[in-house]
Amino acid sequence: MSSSSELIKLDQAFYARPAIELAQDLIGKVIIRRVGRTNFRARIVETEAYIGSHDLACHASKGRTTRTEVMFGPAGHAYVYLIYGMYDMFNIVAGAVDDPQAVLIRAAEPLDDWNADLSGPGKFTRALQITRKDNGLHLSNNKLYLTHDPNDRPKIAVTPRIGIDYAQEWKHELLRFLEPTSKALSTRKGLTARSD
DNA sequence: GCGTCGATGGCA
DNA sequence: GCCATCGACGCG
Repeated sequence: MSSSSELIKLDQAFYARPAIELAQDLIGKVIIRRVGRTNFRARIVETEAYIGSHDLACHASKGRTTRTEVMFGPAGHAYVYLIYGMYDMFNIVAGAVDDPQAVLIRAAEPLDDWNADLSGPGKFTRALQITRKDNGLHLSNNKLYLTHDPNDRPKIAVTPRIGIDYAQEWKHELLRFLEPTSKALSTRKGLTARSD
């Protein structure tokens, strides 16, 4: 007799919403990555919302290019790009067609006795072997998808986004969401001391 | 524990 | 010349 909860695959309706909503609701969700015959599972604890062309931190604010094309399409696809010449960043497209929004996954906790450091967007993709080859993949496929545990109701805190000091007034917007009690956060920057 | 810095490659 | 980063190093 197991007490483990049934995990329900997230559907299109879950993704096709404003990034600011999706980013919060992704906290506590479980991502499943199949590599070979093995499934790796991780619980998301930190995200950031990039909310459209008017958001100066959003890549789509520079216009529609080859790189940002997937963000202009339907929600639920992976937007994966290279940063600093060596790290792939994993995002989930949100919003509607022609309204480019996305949520960056910044940190997660490994499940199932899998020992891995997923405490940062680059570490997360490295450990889960997510690369630009996965760009455009829809998260309904069996190599990469998300599930929902209805019993998992995390507390959520908010801070400004990390690493976007160039984005003028947008750098102050509270668009980073995280579970403050998690030990797998990328950084505690923006949280007040003793916030848990 | 925190500041600083170099690595490294695709893109405008 | 930027970067939605990371890890190594130097502090004291």
